[in-house]
Amino acid sequence: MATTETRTEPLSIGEVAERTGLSVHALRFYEREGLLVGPIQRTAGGRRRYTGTDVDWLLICIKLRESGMPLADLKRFAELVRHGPGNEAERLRLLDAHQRRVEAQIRALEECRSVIAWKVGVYAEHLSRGEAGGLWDPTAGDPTAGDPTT
Amino acid sequence: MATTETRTEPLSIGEVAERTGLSVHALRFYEREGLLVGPIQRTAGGRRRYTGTDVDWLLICIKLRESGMPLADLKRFAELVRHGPGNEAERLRLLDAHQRRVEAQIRALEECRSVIAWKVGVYAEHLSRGEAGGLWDPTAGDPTAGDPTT
DNA sequence: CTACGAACTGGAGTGAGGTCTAGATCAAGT
DNA sequence: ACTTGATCTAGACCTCACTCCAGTTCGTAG
Repeated sequence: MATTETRTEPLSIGEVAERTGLSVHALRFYEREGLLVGPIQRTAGGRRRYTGTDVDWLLICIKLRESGMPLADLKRFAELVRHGPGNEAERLRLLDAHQRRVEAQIRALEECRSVIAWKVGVYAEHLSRGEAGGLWDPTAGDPTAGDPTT
Repeated sequence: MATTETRTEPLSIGEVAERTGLSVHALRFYEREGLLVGPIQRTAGGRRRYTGTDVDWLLICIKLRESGMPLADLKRFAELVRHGPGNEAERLRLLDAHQRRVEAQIRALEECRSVIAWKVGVYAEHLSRGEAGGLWDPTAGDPTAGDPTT
């Protein structure tokens, strides 16, 4: 899995981009925006060196982003973690609220899926019968229409 | 449900906004962008009058948008419907492709949910034990860390 | 040393999806 | 007739989350 070889040499920005799927642009952008917990180490020449911990944090960030957490919330969460122990209750509230949003989103998507599946079914049946006839044509009505919202 | 009283008087843009949850701005925007199937009727004075069919189409649009269909695809779909019978196979392909995307999205969200749930669990346990100790603090490591991606 | 790719910075640009403004018009109530 | 509130149009503006660019520096291979 993603964290199986966490304890390796520090990685360059390009390597992290490759491993996480984020672009190097996005990685610098996230850093500028304060979405990372620790300051990223630099080489003598100023290049970033990401540790396993940095990458793990990025993987969490990616999951949170993928599930729709806005960058502002992610930033807030990073700040809390950065400021160390003592604010775990707030971190929990933040994550818990997000979890609820994700669950609501899943439910909404499932409803969308069933509406779409119904519509796909209407077209598929229509095509298998090889018949034309104003499907959802305002001038003809749709005799097969049930209730799309149920 | 949303379509229980579809056969009523035509509605003003404000009434449609109220019933669909879209803003009047968004309704005009959708029309300008060609996302609607039929041209919306107008009163002598130029105000829009939405029929039940118009509203039904909007409700479908909302479900497709909610589930992440880009406006460009929605526009394409509206064009197909507008051009009447004969292109049902393409409509089906479009919807079917979208359905797959929705399903993939649901699976991705479920994975996110489990990662978040795991993290929520870590914090909850931590708080219930009333103990501090560098949770995800780079300087301390996280002894409870399993594999966040599984 | 020279070349060349990868990385650096700050800031401008992009695309999606609306949202808002200005100024005019319409329709209903008093 | 007057006032009020909803609607009209065209077009400017906004947020979000990046993405790209210019010009420069780093570091490794030949």
